Amino acid sequence: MDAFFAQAEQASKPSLRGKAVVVGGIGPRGVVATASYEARVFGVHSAMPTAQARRLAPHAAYLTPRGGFYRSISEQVMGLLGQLSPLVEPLSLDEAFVDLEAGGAASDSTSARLVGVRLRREIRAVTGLTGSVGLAGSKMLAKIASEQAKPDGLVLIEPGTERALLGPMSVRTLPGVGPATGDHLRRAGIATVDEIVEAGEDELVRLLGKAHGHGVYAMALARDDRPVVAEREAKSVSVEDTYDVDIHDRTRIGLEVQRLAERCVRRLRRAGLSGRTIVLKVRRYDFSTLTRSETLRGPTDDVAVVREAAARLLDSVDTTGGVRLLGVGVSGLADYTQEDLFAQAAEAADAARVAEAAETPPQNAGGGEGTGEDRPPGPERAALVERRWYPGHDVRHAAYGPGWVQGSGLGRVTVRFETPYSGPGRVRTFRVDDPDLEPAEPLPLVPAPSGGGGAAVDRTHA
DNA sequence: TCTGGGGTCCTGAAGCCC
DNA sequence: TCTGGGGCTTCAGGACCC
Repeated sequence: MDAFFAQAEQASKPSLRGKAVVVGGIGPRGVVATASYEARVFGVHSAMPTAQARRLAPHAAYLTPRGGFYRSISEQVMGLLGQLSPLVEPLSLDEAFVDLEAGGAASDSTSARLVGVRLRREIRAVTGLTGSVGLAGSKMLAKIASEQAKPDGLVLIEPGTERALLGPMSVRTLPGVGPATGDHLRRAGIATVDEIVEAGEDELVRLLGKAHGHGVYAMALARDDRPVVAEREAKSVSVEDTYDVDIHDRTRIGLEVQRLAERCVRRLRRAGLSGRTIVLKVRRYDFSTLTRSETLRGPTDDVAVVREAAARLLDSVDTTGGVRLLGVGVSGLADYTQEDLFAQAAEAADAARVAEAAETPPQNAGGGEGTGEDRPPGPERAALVERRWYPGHDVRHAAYGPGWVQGSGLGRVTVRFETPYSGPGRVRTFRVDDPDLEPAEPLPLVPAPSGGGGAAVDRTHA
């Protein structure tokens, strides 16, 4: 999809169409997730600190991401891709590789192009958004083609033309060459893909190490036989928070780690997983990052176990000077737990112990180890927290109908009343605790009756 | 006022076992 | 009994990606 989040916001908010829109973290330490093409003109791009973006484009609309909304659009697009082939490899919400050959959807350039054209039309019809398609014989080249196709286009790389196309491009074009590797190569006098080829494989391995060197050299020769892999299994689950202000208080740091551990386990359980290795991540005041990990004897999805491990790991970290970020993760994933194994062992023991025990109640009835579902966050918290209005999020007013939060502060919230199907709407301001105003679900970008639904976009590689 | 959040993969050091 | 080395695992950090 082209500038996915920003495009989705423009589609649902008529007053923002054709305007600079920046979606991302709004806080003092936020970064840009996506900038609309209108905002990019001012030099705003993803991963840029939002504060810097505000300096470059002070008049742009700054919105917080609506994850669920984007996800629903993404599902629609992925559904369309699934009709082309059983081999669809999502890279993110807005991007996926599709193996057209595996699906029998295309066998040569001509048929592939037709599929691409039709797909773009369908994405548009179902989601109301534009996506770009890159067609090529490998994942790397399809990706490059899709970059060239953006926005709202289709590019096909003809077999036999790959090397000539790649040669003059920057080394940064190649997957796996980021800022650090790019700098490294540049210092060695290598700036283009052609220069990688000239340097030779041995030199690349010397510069970048074995795995990376061989890999980058192969990519430079346009050799990429990585298969399209459907449904990858997750290897880790983690949550992290960056704080608006560094935390110094050790007690508070401990409490935050506990909270993160709970959130992480909730996610773990929702995915039906458990894990063996607990990881604590700490980013200090000076942005230096360290991780500490501990591997248990078996996988767990027990909040108490993860919480305790995280607390132990925190004990080994010096936080004087303050921390800006804390994170808790679990890796070494499995779909059973240590507790399951104990349960199995106990069952086996029971079975062997053919004897009596007719109706003895379980000893550890209070344990709550078993099938415990996701514990929702304390209800007391929901009740106490005052309502927060996030810029860009959907609301409904009893009298004025659906709209979205344009901004809030000083006890007021400003709402623009418009929908994806209306013209630009009017703005009104309310008190933040106005009982007539409430959060609402996003409206689909394409009206439901026509068989559509929400909206979605994805950059699609084939 | 720099620098999010969720991931993956690789490397190197260190410890352990054989 | 000592030493060396291969192979495996764990841990920490870094690079990269969207």
